[in-house]
Amino acid sequence: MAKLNSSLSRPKSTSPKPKSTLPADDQIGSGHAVTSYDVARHAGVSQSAVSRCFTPGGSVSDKMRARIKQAADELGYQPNAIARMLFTKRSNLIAVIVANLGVNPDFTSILSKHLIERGLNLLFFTLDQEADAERAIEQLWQYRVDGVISASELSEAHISLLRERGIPLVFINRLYEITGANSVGCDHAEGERWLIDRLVQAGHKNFGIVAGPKLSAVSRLRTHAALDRLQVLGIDKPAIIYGDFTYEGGRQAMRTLFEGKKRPDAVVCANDLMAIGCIDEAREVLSLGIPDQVSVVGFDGLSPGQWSAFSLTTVRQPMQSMVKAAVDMLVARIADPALATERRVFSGELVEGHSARLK
Amino acid sequence: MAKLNSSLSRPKSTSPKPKSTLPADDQIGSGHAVTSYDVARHAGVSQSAVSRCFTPGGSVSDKMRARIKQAADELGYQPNAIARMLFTKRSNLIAVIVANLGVNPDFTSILSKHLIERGLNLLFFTLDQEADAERAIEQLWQYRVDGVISASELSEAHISLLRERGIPLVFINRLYEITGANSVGCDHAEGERWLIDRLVQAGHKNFGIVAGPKLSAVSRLRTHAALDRLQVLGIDKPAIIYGDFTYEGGRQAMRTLFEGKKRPDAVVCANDLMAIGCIDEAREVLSLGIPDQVSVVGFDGLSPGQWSAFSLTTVRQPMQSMVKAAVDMLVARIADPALATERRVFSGELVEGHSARLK
DNA sequence: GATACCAATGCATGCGGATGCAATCAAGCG
DNA sequence: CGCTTGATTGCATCCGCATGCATTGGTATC
Repeated sequence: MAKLNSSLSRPKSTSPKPKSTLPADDQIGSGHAVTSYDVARHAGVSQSAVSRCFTPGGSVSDKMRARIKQAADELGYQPNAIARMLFTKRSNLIAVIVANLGVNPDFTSILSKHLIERGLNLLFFTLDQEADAERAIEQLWQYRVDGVISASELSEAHISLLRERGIPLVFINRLYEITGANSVGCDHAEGERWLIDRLVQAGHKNFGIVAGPKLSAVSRLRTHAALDRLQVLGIDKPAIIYGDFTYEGGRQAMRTLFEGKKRPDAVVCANDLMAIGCIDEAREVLSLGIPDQVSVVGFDGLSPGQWSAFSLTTVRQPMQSMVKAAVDMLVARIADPALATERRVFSGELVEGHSARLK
Repeated sequence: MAKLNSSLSRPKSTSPKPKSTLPADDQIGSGHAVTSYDVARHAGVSQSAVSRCFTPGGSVSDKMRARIKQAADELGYQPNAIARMLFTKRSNLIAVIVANLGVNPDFTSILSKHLIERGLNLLFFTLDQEADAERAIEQLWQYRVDGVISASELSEAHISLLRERGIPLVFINRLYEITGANSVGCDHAEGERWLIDRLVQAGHKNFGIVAGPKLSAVSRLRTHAALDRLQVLGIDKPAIIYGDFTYEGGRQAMRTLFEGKKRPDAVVCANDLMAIGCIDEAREVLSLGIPDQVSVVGFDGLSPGQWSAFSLTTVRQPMQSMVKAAVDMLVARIADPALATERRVFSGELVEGHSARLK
């Protein structure tokens, strides 16, 4: 027992007062956080035993495990993840970066759920301006996150930096041709072709396109696909308005489209939010019947779009699958950083609402 | 110089090979994370100098600071927050707990912004079931978060636990009469009275109430306030339907309300999402004009409610102010844990949309 | 010019847990 | 019954940084 006790004061080289450094066993929970040493003393075992007891795969006998668990419960001990991280260099933290706008609101909670299932925690960063990216990268490095999931664009410099530092990175709906920039996404082009095909089949001839911001890659993919398809089908080059992915932006775009002399009979929006804006503007201000006088389609599968007020025809992105895939990819790369950069593309699902005349 | 070099190998008791333990100065960035020791060696100073250089208020001369900064830049050094936390016992991490439903979608990003301003980071937890709360509490303790902001209910046991452990806690829109359960909220009762008063003034006589889940405190506050006010104004006791705060729940509630013989001329919903559901159901299925045949009001100030398709009459919660106040309170309590438990209540803002006949 | 004083710097140590290694113990085996 | 073997357990050490303390050098004071 003497041996045990001596082993429990941290191995200090010179300890002039050998007893008083150890707080009495009974004064527990009084502010001072419970450490594995406290548990060890309480259970009459070594600190390493306690550590092993809380480490998956640790070599501990059942008897000892029971004893330690009990002592731990009595003291309310929880291992200090910070200290563990310092040694193991694994934080179980995943940085999640989202830009402020245009994100599916469910995204975060879906992601959170998938990460929890894997025993990972979510360090959350919102990007507003470019400077925020700088800060986020800095912070996530300081916290030694195990990986990054980004639903926002990052500069190539930042991507390279993460790669150099060995932090796996998966993008959601952003495509980069850079080593290390893994991604999952929706097949925007395919979905857009579906929409265009159906609209053209139904006899629409004059198209208007409401794109997203010129810099948005997602917008470009969707818009280009739509334009290409229209060209293939021999439809006149449509008018293009650049919006900002917001409801208000959609309304403005609609207004602008109908200022021209050639009024469209089909409006193709780069996302649902703008499509909803278009519908509202059409009904409220332009007094146009949807879909009788003009068809409106979006892209995303946002839940408000499916409310009967809009019943939006759109392409739903398989968010669940995408997020799950992203987490899978990330976890795989945390386990084996040598895995090649990969892109996974999921087909969307055509949602035939009543906002477009499809026959 | 010899003195310096010797000080830079960690003070190991027995170091048989004094040179080879120090990686050469030139092999940088090769996987091995850069530490303050690396920077120190590169700059020819002690590790503590490096540490002081990166610690606000550290005593370092300008010359040395410059030299160290340069060395740090050259090596790409970033202090390891993990190690720092271990020593300082401050993680700069704030746990944010949100329940899955009924949260204002902007909430997270607003919160994120305010935390960033304070140099804090956001550890995110989504609660689905009761078991998730258990896990969240466990995790946030393990990560030694500095504080907790919860937009979800927590059990009294959990609240007490956090208090015992000295982790400040602020609720958003949840009220508890428990020491340590600080909260910011909206004055639900006041807002609800505004709505009722206006509706009654406009001559509404038959009210229907669409409440939230029976267990929801927010729903209770809003619903009770509405009922009380109706009673005060001498209006007949309205029918009450319990919904689940969702769009679909609102539609069902509306359907149920209009199955009865006494059809309401005003429907008061415990949140905007259900109010939107009511409106859609009224228009699509019940063929009722809003607000001509029935008035619908909500509560929250959700942005979709303000789309012209709904133009919801509602009370907008001052989310920005609330979140800012929550962060302020939390930060204050991190600085001084002895501060008394506090509740801050903000008035909402009446939004007079077109979903209700107000005169 | 000697003493007092302050700023800058280095040294040693600790934060709490994980793990290589050695020591121990028990069971198994011939 | 002695030795081998494997499973437990304890010991010492390290993870990377922050800080109390001692030391140094330089400046101010009279």
